[in-house]
Amino acid sequence: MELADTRKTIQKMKILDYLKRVKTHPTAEQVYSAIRKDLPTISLATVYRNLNLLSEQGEIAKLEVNGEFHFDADICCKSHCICKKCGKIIDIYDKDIAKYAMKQFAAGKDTGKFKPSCVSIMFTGTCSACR
Amino acid sequence: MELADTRKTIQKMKILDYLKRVKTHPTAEQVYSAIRKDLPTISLATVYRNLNLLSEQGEIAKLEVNGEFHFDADICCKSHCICKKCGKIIDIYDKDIAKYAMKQFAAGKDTGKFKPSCVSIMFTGTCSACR
DNA sequence: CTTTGTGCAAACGGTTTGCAACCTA
DNA sequence: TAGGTTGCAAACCGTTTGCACAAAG
Repeated sequence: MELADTRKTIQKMKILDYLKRVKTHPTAEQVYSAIRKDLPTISLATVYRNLNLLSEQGEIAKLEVNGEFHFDADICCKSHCICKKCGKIIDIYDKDIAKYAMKQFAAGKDTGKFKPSCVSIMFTGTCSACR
Repeated sequence: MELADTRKTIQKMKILDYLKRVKTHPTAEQVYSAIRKDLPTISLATVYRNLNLLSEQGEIAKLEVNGEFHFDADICCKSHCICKKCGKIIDIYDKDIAKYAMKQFAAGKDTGKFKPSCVSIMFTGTCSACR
């Protein structure tokens, strides 16, 4: 009763598929308009429900940027850069930063207060196009 | 004409004052209901406007957690832990993590793509009270 | 006296939810 | 066939905005 069985619907598959194919970090709205070309009857609510489901299950990552959520099927240990001008999100494939952060946390004096399961590293600044 | 002179209003002072006194990371709504006791006629819109102003001026920090913004007058170089159960935000006073992240970024191959001005490190997990 | 800031209320926009029909297992 | 899932539309809720008035410099 605790963990509900989750079904493989066309909608869910297409959403996950799309996210895996794309290299950006789309919002629900963006996923919706992309999926719509394949599946014109899909609703935005379904997109939201599946994105939330998938992120709860750890299949995808959910990033919070400028008041909206972005989704990413690439859940490997990476960092993100957010351009404060245009809002673009750029991936940084450096696992060492997250690794160092976790190690440093474990070495600190706050170990009792909190048990981290993951770290998110976000750089804020300006992308080359906006400079 | 570029930078408008920003005036010292009672509302702004009280908001900044409150944020400096408190050790939590209140939302606009929370700041509003706290300030209201001192200044019963203040409006929520004014709280929002001042919080945004102050954060644009770099006086306070703005964190995005679970679909809402939290504010913090302590803008020193620290990290945050977010409890995924209760949403509590805990400070980690370790400057080395951010320092390492910046150094690592500068050493990487993405230096041309992006110019970071700051990093935000957020640990996600469970706080001791929720465990 | 000029110009920014305030309070109010309405608008906004991303996200969630209730419900009946639908489809997966 | 049972119960998760969908589509639709309405509700939600944190945040922003337009406007007339108040207050800072």
